[in-house]
Amino acid sequence: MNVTLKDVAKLAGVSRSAVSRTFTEGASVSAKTRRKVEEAAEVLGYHPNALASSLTTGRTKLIGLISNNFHNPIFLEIFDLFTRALQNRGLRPLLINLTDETDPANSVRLLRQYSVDGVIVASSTLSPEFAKAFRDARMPVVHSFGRFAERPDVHVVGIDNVECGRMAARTLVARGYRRIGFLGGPADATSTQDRLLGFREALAEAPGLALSHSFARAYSFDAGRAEMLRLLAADPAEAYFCGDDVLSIGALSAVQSAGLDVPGDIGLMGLNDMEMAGWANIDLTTIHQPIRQIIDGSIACVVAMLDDPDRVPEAQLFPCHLIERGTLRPPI
Amino acid sequence: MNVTLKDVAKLAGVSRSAVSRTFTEGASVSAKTRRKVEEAAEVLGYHPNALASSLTTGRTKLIGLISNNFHNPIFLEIFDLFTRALQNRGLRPLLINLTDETDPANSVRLLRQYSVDGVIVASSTLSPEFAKAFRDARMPVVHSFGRFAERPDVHVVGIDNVECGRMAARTLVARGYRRIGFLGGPADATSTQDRLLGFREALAEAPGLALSHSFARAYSFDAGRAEMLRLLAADPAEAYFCGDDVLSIGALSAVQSAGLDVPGDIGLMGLNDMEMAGWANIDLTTIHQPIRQIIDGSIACVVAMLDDPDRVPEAQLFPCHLIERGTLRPPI
DNA sequence: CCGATTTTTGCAACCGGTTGCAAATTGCCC
DNA sequence: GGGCAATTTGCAACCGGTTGCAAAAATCGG
Repeated sequence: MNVTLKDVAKLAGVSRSAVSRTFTEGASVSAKTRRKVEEAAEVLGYHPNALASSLTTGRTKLIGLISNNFHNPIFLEIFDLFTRALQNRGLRPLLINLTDETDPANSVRLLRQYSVDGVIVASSTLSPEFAKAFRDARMPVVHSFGRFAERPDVHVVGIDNVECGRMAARTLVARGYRRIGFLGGPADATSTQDRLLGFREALAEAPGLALSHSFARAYSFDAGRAEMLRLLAADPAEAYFCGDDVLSIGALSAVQSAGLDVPGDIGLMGLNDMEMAGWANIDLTTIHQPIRQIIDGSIACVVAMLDDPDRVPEAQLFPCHLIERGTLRPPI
Repeated sequence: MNVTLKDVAKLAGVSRSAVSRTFTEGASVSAKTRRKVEEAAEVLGYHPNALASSLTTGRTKLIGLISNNFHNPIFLEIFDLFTRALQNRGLRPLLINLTDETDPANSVRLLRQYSVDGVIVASSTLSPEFAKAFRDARMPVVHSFGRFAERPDVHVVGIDNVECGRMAARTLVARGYRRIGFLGGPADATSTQDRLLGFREALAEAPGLALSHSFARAYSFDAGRAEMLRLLAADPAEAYFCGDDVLSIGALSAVQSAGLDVPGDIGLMGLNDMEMAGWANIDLTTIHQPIRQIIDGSIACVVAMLDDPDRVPEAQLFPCHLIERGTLRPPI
């Protein structure tokens, strides 16, 4: 049904190898046969079958892109950047939606079946062990937005969540807030744990502060709103560092629903600096996470591993910085 | 390097065919050999190579998922539903990000090279001709959120945008608005054109109304905000039907920035009913687009075409309904 | 236990490409 | 034009599976 190598070879009057060679970079073909082949291919509308060739070359140019957060708008930005950057390098994203699944076994099997060249785990909530399962299956893998470690089991590209926690704490202290809250993402997410660690550490340096903390059940609007409503019912802090922007926006809506003002009554800050954080009716003060750099770094890393699969894994961190908008009172 | 059929066959002491057969549904193998093979496979950690088998079966179980809107949060919901529904059917989404590209040639070539079993074009802005290019290349294709036609060139699953325009017009009239605006998406998007058509048609029935219309340059927050700021500078209407929810939210922010109240000073309504429309600080009155049904319908359609590629294309439309929230004044 | 049927099995060809190798061709220089 | 090296070419085997077909084995009825 489809036009194959053989058809082109016949029409061009050459061997199948000749056709194959004209379509593979750096193979030895004379200008004359190349022209004949290209002509015939043009006539027949021939395009090489990428999967058939992968059988012998061992390269599919498929990259497994795994994520488990389809309810956080920043992931749309992340998918956008990932898919475009992969496409620019001639790689194809095979998307896996991991909602409600924490066992890597299925994903490993699936991506092995499709002989992907590499795997990108894009998630700040999945454990390092999840990513490690791909390495154990001998696939090149990068954990984007993953947890930092001195000697990680797999390549990690992301931010220093502990340092972000510190930065948030210092920011709130500098604004004169004394009763300070940490409204984290899910308690079992590595990012939440690390941020809380740094947050506590930096607050411990300053005397006379009251720190409270609690966790939303997910990185989502609803979870942030629900948790903030709960906090408001008791004795809320003066300002909260929220697990991320979408949680902040949920919290913001809760505060406004309660008839309180941000930042007049309660200060809020987030983390990510997603597009929406800059929207005029949100105007969230937040810590910018350089997702473009993280994604470019992740792809560079996975590409490098294609040639050298045994590169020793390391963590690559990019610096974050504060974006001042309107949800905290000004520095004193 | 990887464990193959041959390895399993050798260990199990059977032919390669026997191994192949134990892993293909409905093939004839005795219980005894099946057991032997499964044992050997278990020991070696064998999993069949999906791409190699696709070579003979002609089925890859890959589905090309094409989209061009990575700045509209509803597409995150759409990707979530698509990927999960595809996974549930054992299909794998190969994602193509079409940002800034309107020529289908590249996508067609790419998806042919990967022998995808089918293609889903998920976009309300791409033209029917775009989707048709896949059909011309003899691939099963469904245009989700595409334009209705009596006898379309490809299967279309979506909503009746003309009827949505009518519904919006009737809603605004019923609220007593007299000076009514249409703040559409990009003027060249088929969805925009159809909605305006229905909107005008329904308003033409009611006498004494003033209708104005303009277009945002994209379905995005910034575009909606910019366009509404422009409108506010002159002589704005009493209420606007916006191209979609994210445009509405941009418009909402513009109105609020101008110190005006919604719905007190200006009424707004959207279309889609994305998650965010229900957020407490947005609370957008909007027309619900049944994306889950559209997506399930699209996948059912593409699956049906796998068996019968020559099914005559038709448009499948799902009804929309109004979701009343807080951005329009109550009916009079 | 026999012969007829049904089920299971292995052989071999094939899917659409790639690639090592040896033979054929080309180009170059004298 | 001849000799030699460099380039190009086709053959054939292979990548990891599937499948039609005929032979072998199992099942069944009598």
